[in-house]
Amino acid sequence: MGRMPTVDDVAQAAQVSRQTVSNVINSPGIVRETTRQRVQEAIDRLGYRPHASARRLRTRKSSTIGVRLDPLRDGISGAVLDRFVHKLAEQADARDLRVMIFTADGHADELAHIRRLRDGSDVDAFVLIGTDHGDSRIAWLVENRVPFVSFGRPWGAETPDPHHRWVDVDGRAGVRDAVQHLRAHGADRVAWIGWPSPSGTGDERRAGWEESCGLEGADRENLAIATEDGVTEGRLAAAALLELPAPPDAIVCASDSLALGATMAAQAAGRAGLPIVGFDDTPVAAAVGLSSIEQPLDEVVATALTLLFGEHGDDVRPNPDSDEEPGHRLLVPRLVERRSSHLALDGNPGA
Amino acid sequence: MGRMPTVDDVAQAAQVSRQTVSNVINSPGIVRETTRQRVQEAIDRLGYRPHASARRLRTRKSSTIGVRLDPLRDGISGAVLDRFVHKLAEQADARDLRVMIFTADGHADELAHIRRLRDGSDVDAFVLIGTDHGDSRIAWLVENRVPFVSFGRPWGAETPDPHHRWVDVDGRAGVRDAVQHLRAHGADRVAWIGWPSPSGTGDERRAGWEESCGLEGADRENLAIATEDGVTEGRLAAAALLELPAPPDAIVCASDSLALGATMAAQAAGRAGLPIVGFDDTPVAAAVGLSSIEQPLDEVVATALTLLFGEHGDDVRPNPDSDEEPGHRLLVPRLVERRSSHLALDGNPGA
DNA sequence: TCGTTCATTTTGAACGTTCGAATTCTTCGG
DNA sequence: CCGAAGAATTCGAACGTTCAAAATGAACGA
Repeated sequence: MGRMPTVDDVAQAAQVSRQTVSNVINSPGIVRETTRQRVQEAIDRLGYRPHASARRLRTRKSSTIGVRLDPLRDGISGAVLDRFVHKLAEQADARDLRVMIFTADGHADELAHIRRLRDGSDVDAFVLIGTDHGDSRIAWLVENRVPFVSFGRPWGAETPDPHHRWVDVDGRAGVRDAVQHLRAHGADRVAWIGWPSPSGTGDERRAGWEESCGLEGADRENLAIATEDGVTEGRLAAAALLELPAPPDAIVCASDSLALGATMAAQAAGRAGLPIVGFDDTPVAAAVGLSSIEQPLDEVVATALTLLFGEHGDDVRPNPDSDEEPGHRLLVPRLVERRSSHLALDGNPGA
Repeated sequence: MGRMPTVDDVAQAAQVSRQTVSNVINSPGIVRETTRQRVQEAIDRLGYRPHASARRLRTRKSSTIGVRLDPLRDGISGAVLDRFVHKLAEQADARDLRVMIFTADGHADELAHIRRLRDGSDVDAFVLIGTDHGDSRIAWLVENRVPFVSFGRPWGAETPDPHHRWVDVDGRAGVRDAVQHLRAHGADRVAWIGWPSPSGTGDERRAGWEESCGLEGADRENLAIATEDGVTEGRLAAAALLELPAPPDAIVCASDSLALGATMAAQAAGRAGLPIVGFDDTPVAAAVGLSSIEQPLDEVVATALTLLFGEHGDDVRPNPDSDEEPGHRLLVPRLVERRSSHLALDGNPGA
């Protein structure tokens, strides 16, 4: 196997010029049909593939997006982000985009990586997974005109930044739906296990519970627990709830990890039928028959790519200058019902 | 912000030639110290970064490795591969390598992707995650001289292919250790829940159980169950085991998913203290206090990169021609003990 | 002072592609 | 059969880097 054929080799083989070969590949419309076929045949015969780096050098775009892989977490909740990355790779491929991954230690380090990848023209645009309260990365990216989109709202910004494109899922609505569903099926005292404030996502989800739980005063205080994410934490929190004088008759959790823990606690407390709803609809939830609120990841990814590249192309759009077009979108999650959400209520004995 | 500075801009600013700037970056040793400093200062001042594509075009290497993201699985077992990818990104970064990901539908599609990435000089080398019995990809990659390394042995090849570099973890030894550990702590009847044959990894792990369980005849038959991977499957299998006339007093599973299911079954059967050992030591195992056999992923990744790039550099070595150097390595896993493996035996009541 | 050797720096070309302008080929009305 | 307009193709240059070879400078012994 010698060296790869170049555009010149093809040109020679097809008796045309370099540029015509290039045209056949990039704008087939402008070349005469008979010529196009002849060239195409030569391409196939020689097995020619454009050299990506040469093309990028010339066109000054890499058709590559960069994503930082989050630090490993729980392994349950983390799975959402892994699924996100997976789907990103899938949909990027459909647009002829490549995906480059990297890891980083904290925001500063992440920006350093982004800078390197960007300055080297390795990557055209970035996808930020998750946003913090007053996220320092956003300002920097906008400032440095690095095209990006985030999966996550700009929490805590008074004035929405028109340069910042984002997609997010309306966790509040999702939780609200779940609570209402449980109450419609007879639950009176729906408890909440969530994360400590301040947490953009966490506070939002909790708000969904607050506005729909129909509880007041002491009940409202007692039936909400904030804890770090994790199976163990969920177990402990649920155990505490179940020991209350007036225990809950259903629990909604901010994550599947917490919900899995809660399920274990319920079983241990002899209340295997307690309806429990998780969040993210991870495969684990499906496996153990846990109801969960599903984020429409396919749509999230599709929207992110559309915001970055427009409806179809692979040309990066710079961060928007004004707010003519809405540079963001809030998607609605969906409750996936499984045994856990109506075990006790519909008289269905636990496993 | 105008265009990025080029090597020429730096050269002009530092009053030297293009090439000297290049040397400062690539072989600082050969340029006089005073000059080096002057150039370096100019680089810093202008914020110059080499244009990756230009460099790649010239040097004919991309310093990028490609990995296919496996189809989404269980979410528990899948987490291992996600962790693998994560660590790959980390260690690649340390060597100044980039990681490009892609997804594919089946082996043929994967090879098509590999071909595209490779022919376009987007990617220098590939990492295969997981290998099948008589994996069709390996022959193709060797045939087409695509540098690669696999995380997984060449199952079922009579003659080891000297062109094929691989790393793998000795699952048989891991399971053997776990069984011996359980027996040393008093277990007599250690059961096995694994995957249906033929499965390279699965058969190997089962072999570890067979050679150390100390069971014979009917016991040996009855105490081993083969089932697809998954929490539900593990639950059912364990439930069946526990209903045997002579039930096991410990269970070793081929995955954490199975083990999680087994744990649930044990609790449901009122045998919460039954020692259960999983495989892969996923975060879920840690979260629910499940003992598990841990694959040394850091070492796996480090070895894979070393096989591909040598001890330190970022120059891809072609697939080896002969078998002078051992182009593969088998690493030893480690049993991580948690409550689940000695709950019943050491008289420690379950949670 | 001169040639020699080694260290350091510079020069010209090349990597494979696409852009922009220029050229040639077709077609068609008069 | 000519000229013009449009379609199709070609040509020269450029993208930013590094390689290979050539040129320059410094150091040293004779």
